[in-house]
Amino acid sequence: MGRQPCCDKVGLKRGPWTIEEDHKLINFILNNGIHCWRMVPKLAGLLRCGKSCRLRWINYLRPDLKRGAFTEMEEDQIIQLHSRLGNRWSKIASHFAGRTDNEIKNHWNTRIKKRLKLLGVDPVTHKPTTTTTTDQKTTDDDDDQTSTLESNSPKESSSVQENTSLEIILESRDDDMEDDHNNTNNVKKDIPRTEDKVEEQVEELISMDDTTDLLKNYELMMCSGANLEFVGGGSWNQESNTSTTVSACSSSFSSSMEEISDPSLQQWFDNVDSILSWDCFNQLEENLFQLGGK
DNA sequence: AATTCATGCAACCGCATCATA
DNA sequence: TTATGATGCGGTTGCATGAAT
Repeated sequence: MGRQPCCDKVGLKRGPWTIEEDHKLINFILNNGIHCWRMVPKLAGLLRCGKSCRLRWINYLRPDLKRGAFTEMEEDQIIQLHSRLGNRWSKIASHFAGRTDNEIKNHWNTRIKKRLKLLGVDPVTHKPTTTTTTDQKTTDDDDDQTSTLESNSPKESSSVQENTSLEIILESRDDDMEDDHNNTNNVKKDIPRTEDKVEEQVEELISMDDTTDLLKNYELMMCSGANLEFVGGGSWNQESNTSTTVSACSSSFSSSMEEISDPSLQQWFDNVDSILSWDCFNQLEENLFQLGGK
């Protein structure tokens, strides 16, 4: 027998999340961590599918989210990674601390694609597009008229510098990048992704950078947050739960609070505060650090 | 000022893969 | 081993907002 279904979708709420819902989800995860998304909405008192809760947490509420505009350096890195990995957004996102696959995907579709087209680069193949009209169909059906036409627009002159940097990026790719690229773009559906495992392992090793540290810190925080409760009225209380597990977590919490990349934690509070305008999260910060000092 | 259009982003959907009974 | 559910991922949609007319 298999497991129970994720959720019956009858009576579940959809659409944008309310502040109260965010509040419940954050409160629940801080108290309990993440074990089974299927149970999260039930236990947190949310009329949402577990999948929806997961998405909301990962894309919006996670404490290690960076948010804010992408820097040019980040954009260049995305382009470079995309040329190697194709539309494997989660893989690309794994190279960026605090960026989600959804965020990168959106940014690619709304900004970078256009930027590349302006520069005369096909965003799919990462090869220069021919300046004359081409019978080669660009894979972008909706606005493929922009790539060749706009490359002659006045904007072109202003993008010379950008173009140069892009060329450097593209030229810096390995010689075998083209094969690599052809694979990644063509295999997307045809070849099982497990065949890329070796490459992925290498990628993972390479990406064992501050992202990893951040996540480790975050795990510590999630663990340590097990005895926090949002009690409403703009304050967070520490529960009197002193079970072994929680105590263990708390001890690691105390010792790790200073290690927990303060900037990331601080950033989360700042972000959530700015996003939700919750005065209570300012209190949370204070309480967290009070706990850390105990 | 009102309307239309374009853009960006959060959220949903469906599929693939992994995990479990 | 097989069937089924959970999770993760990428593609797509729909809404909110700002710009243009």
